Amino acid sequence: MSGSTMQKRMLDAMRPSALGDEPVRWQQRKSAQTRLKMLEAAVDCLVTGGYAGLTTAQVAERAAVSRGAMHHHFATRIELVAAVVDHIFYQRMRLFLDDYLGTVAQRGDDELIDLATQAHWRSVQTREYAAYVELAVAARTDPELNAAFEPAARRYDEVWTAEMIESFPQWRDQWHAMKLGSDFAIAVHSGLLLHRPVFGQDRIDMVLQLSMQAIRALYKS
Amino acid sequence: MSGSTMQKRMLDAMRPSALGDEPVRWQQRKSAQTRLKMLEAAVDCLVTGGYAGLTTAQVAERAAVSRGAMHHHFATRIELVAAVVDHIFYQRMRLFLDDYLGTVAQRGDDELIDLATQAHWRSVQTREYAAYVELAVAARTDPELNAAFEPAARRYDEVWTAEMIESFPQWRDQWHAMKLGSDFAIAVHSGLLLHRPVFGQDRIDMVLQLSMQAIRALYKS
DNA sequence: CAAATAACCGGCTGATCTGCCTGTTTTATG
DNA sequence: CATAAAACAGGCAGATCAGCCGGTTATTTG
Repeated sequence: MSGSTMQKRMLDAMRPSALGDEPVRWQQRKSAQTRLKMLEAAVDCLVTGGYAGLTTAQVAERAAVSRGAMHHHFATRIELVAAVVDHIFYQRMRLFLDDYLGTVAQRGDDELIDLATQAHWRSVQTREYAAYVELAVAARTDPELNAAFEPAARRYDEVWTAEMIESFPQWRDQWHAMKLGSDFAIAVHSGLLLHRPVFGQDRIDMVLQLSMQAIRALYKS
Repeated sequence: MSGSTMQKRMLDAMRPSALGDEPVRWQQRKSAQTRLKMLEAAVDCLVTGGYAGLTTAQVAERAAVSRGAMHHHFATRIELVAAVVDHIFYQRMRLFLDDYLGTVAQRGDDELIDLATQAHWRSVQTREYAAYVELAVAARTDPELNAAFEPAARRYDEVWTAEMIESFPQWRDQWHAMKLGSDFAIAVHSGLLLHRPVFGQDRIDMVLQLSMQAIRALYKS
């Protein structure tokens, strides 16, 4: 299976419904462009000010659009937030695939698990993941946000799992172990991110090394 | 070394400065009581509404205290937040020690690492840890909060490390491995907490089991 | 007991955020 | 070319929050 088909399949599964087809009309293209500008501005807000800093005024200012245009595309704040949630999950998937498939193309096919794990660690250090953490934490105490977040998170998890089984046929008979390794890496990496300011780089690296050993041990048995 | 001295030593190191001595005057006792009531109300706010839900009005209402009294004890919001930070770290330490020392007293002394790891997993499922996560995440994007949070987090980490070396003399010569195991458990447990809504209990338990194996392996070598 | 001090009360102000509303410009359509 | 529709602009009202302040009650102290 080529990388590009894997990439296309996963991204299609996570693509926000608004980005279904390439628009041809000028207004539609302009509209989608403005929409994207506001979503990127919203991510900026999340990264620099957290979920509380994601205000309609801030987004409009960062995106350099009027509050009227803002209201035209997103009538309410929660409508914008829901679009941001989909956007973030889509970008997370896209960035990871770009990185992972890039490194796999350069290196051999024999150390795919290590490469995937390392790519995942890089992916949690992006601004998109920082925005994801803000949304994930805020969703725990904001029912409205959670109504948009949890379904998207589950869909992301399902696409991730299905693709893992599809992409590593050589381990299909032990996909339970593969899934466990993935869950394990996700937990360790996000936990390390949270404690990074206190742990510092050296202790982070030690934990990463220990985690990699535990993951490798999963596939030897 | 007895458990009670360990408990006293760690709690003293983390005790907020305001709680230095037992007050004797009735006003001072009343003042400390009101103060504590507000801090607990603030934790409630954090748990139910996140850092953004920690407003002076909400705290006053939940604590059944007038906004005037609020302002008398904490002139500004950030002053309250700083007190909450210290309170949370102190409570985290206290709750963990209560749990851990309780289980150690019942069980034998030969499986201390397992017991400590399990106690830590229980500790991250408390409302105090939920409040801690809110503060830790908000501190990443709020400089004022971070100015109060990061020093407290470092102090907590230092007390934790020092006590670990002190409490397990039998492994003193390999305290690097012990520290690594602790960091590892902290990262895995907090990461699992973040992804719990998506993972579900079964996958959580599998990752916990895998983590425990990795930690045990650290002490066998 | 009287003065001083600490704890407590609730209203006011300015800033900010959301949602809504009326126009204006630009593009599409018959 | 005229009409409709979409994209965009910015002001207004209601709600909320942080900080501040004058006044009240309870406790301590000499």
